[in-house]
Amino acid sequence: MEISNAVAALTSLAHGTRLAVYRLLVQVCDDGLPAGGIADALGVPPSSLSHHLKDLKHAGLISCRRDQRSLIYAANFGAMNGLLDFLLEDCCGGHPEICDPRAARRVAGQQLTPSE
Amino acid sequence: MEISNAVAALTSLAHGTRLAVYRLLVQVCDDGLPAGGIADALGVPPSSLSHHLKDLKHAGLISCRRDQRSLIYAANFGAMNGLLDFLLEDCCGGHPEICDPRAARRVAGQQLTPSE
DNA sequence: TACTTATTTAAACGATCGTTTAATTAAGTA
DNA sequence: TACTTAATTAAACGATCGTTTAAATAAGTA
Repeated sequence: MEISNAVAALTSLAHGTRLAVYRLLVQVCDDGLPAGGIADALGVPPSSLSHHLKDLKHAGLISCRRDQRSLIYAANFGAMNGLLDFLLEDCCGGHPEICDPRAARRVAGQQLTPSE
Repeated sequence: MEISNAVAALTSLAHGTRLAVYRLLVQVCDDGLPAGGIADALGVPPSSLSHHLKDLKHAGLISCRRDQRSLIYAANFGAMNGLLDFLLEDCCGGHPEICDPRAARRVAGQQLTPSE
């Protein structure tokens, strides 16, 4: 991951509405939610929400699929894993016995492998 | 954690220079680095760096101690743990077998306990 | 086609952020 | 005290971000 990608992801999460959207999508996992459902749940005007969804999507944190007239948004857990890997890279470098960042690096749907 | 605290932490990390500072401090762990050492390592003017350090400190992500004339900054891993807890709270709610966020919640110096 | 629902896009304006230069505080030394 | 090193603070200006209103696109239905 390039630092610019990480900054984009963090910038996207660094906003009250977008953070609430992301956490909501984390909670509903793969089912996702339609834009209108998110707007209702959070009390955000559709236009404003749409801008924020576009931002989160552009940062790679969420993705969407169409279902009839609705666009269903869902969290992209791989992006969060990549971000955590980047944030904690070489944590306490040279002293892995003090700080094992491995435990912090995998989220939803990805298993730690013995070789790691 | 309140959403405003999480936004403050994420906003603080959502900047090229501050993110580079944070990652550098993660890598040196508890030893920390003096402000001047960080400025040299990253090629950032002292005044600019000072503003960013103040921001990271205010967000709780780093702390500092004085050693002679130098101020030594170090990452505050507890803050990152709190942020990850908040981000992934109730991940895939109701389906813990699909997504066990526990593995993503603890960093440096904190052990998972059997009861969690 | 005309209508409705779902959502996005465009444009504009106010608010916030980030950098720089210059001045200041803090600590140690001659 | 005067000087040096380390770092912060103040002020200002340009750049970026976020919201709103209004218009437009997309999909389904009568």
